[in-house]
This record gives sequence, C-alpha cells and structure tokens, in this order.
Amino acid sequence: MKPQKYDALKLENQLCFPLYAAAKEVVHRYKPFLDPLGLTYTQYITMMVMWEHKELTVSQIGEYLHLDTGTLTPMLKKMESNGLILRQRSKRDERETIISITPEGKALRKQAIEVPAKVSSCVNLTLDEALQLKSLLEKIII
Amino acid sequence: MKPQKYDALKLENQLCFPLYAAAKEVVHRYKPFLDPLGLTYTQYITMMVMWEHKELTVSQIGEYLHLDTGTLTPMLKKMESNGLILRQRSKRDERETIISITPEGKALRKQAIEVPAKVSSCVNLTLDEALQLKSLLEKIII
DNA sequence: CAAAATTTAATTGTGTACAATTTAAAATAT
DNA sequence: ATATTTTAAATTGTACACAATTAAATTTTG
Repeated sequence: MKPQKYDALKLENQLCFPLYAAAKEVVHRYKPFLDPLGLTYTQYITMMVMWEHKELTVSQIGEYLHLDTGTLTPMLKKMESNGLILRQRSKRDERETIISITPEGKALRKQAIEVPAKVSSCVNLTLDEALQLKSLLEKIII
Repeated sequence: MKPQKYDALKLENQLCFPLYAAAKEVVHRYKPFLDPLGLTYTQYITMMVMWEHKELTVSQIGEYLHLDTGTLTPMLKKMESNGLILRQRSKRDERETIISITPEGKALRKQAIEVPAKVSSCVNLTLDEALQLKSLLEKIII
C-alpha cells in the first residue's frame, strides 16, 4: 500500500494513543489489588511518597507525582477523612500545608507490599522489556 | 546500598508511574496544537477515527479508543453542538446511535495534518526509540 | 410465538486532572 | 518600614474516565 496523504493522522500510527491506552489499562489492572486497601490509584502513589517521606508539603507531593493542587487538595482531604494522613498548616510558614502520615497510613504499607508483584505478574512484559519501557518513558517525562 | 524491605513500594521503582506521568505529559504537549483547532485530546483521537471511518456507532468508537459510554456520550454531544459530528439513532437497530462526520468535521482534517509532526518534534525520542516504545506499549494493551 | 437473556446507549455517581483565579503569607525591593 | 512581588494552597470551572444502573430494542430460547 503506498503512503497516503493523511497517514500521519491514523490512530494506528500514533505513539500517543498506545501510551494513553496503556496508562489507563495499567491503572485498571491495579484496581482489584487496591480496592481491598481502600485506595484509588492516585491515592496509592500518594501513599508511596508518604511511606518514604513521612512528612511533605502539598507542593512537594505535587512535584513527585506531577499533580497540581486542584487535584491534590480534594484528594488529600479525602485521605485525611479516611484516616491515612493529617493536614496541618506549617508553623514555620503559614502558607504551607504539611501532610503527614498517620499510624493507620503507615500500617497500610504492610498490606500494600504485595501489590507491585501482583500487578507485574499480570502485565505481559519480561523484566528486560519493563526496564527498557521504563527508561524510554522517563525520556518523555524529562 | 543493600536492598530494603519496602523497595518494591518506592515510586522510583515503579513502571506504572512513568507510564502514568508520560501519558499525561504527552496529552499536555498536544494542548498548544489542539487549542487552535478547538479540540481536546480525547476529541482529537475521536476525530482521528471519524476521519478514517466517516460513520461509526458509539460502541465502535469505544472499542477503537478504549472508552466507555459514560465518557463518550457527553463528549459526543459536545462535539455535535460544536458542529463536528452528527448523532442519529440507527433505523436498522434502534439501540444504536450512529455517529457521522459533518463537512465541518471533515474540513478540520486539513488543519490537523500538521499536529503529529509538531508534537513529535517536541518529544525527546528518536524515531527508533519511538517505534520501540510503541511496540512495548502495545504489549500492555493486548 | 412469548419469556428470558443480551445488547446498546444513556444516566448517575465518584474520582481525578488541569487551567485560571483567589487569598493569605512571606520575601524583596525601594 | 512599607509597598510590591512572589509563593503556596485552596477554589472554581471544565473535561474526562469508569463503575454501576437503567431503559429500550433486539436476539435467543424453550
């Protein structure tokens, strides 16, 4: 088949589309493992940074997760009411809201430890392919 | 550094996170080129399948784009009111809503033809890397 | 053929996601 | 020291995204 004028606009020729679809697909694959923990995917990656750092400002979380306050503020309020984190104004700088992890939030880590292996076992990639994919994706994010 | 118990839960060790972040990033890179066309990213990929097929049911669009009616119905109504498509119940099978492209929608293709090249020029991948990435992503989508 | 099952969209409800604006606090610049 | 600018979150508004339900039409089945 000879190249056609609008080939560049065919869905099958896009890189963006499999990227968009694969991202949604992977979030979807997490769901059965996160539901029992009472976490959404975005809450899960938020807990990941909280498990590592214990205490962060909203904008620090935003930098790690590439999310803005319009997404984070309502979600963090929900997570607070679910008992996973605390939200307190910083005394050093009243503009900042410090997010800290509660004992309950900390405890959830023990159950979450199983999640990564469970998910990767249902993603159809070898370890090598996964590493390759990860490094290509990181070039896009900069 | 010796491996730690919770390494599997570190954000930096996840494949899912760069996938999630890269997908959002790429949609973001489309914005400056789609805004002048009056299209969102999701509307853009919808137009892609409409430019190719002229006429599709809602669920056929959903299959191509991996989207369900909860997403599509309101978006298609918006695209109809923007004059890009028509929504009509099928006479052959009254359950189906046939989406067809309008002359206006068809005309938009001429402006959109520039978009793919513009976007790929601001994504930091060689052609070879892009093809490799695409094929890895397609393994996830199945 | 009539009842049951399936299919197709639409709807409802919840949860992101981000642009743009607002508000308050802190930093800086005169 | 006060006015200006900058910064940090919160808020507002728009647009997905999907699970679950509903409603209507069609197909299948006894």
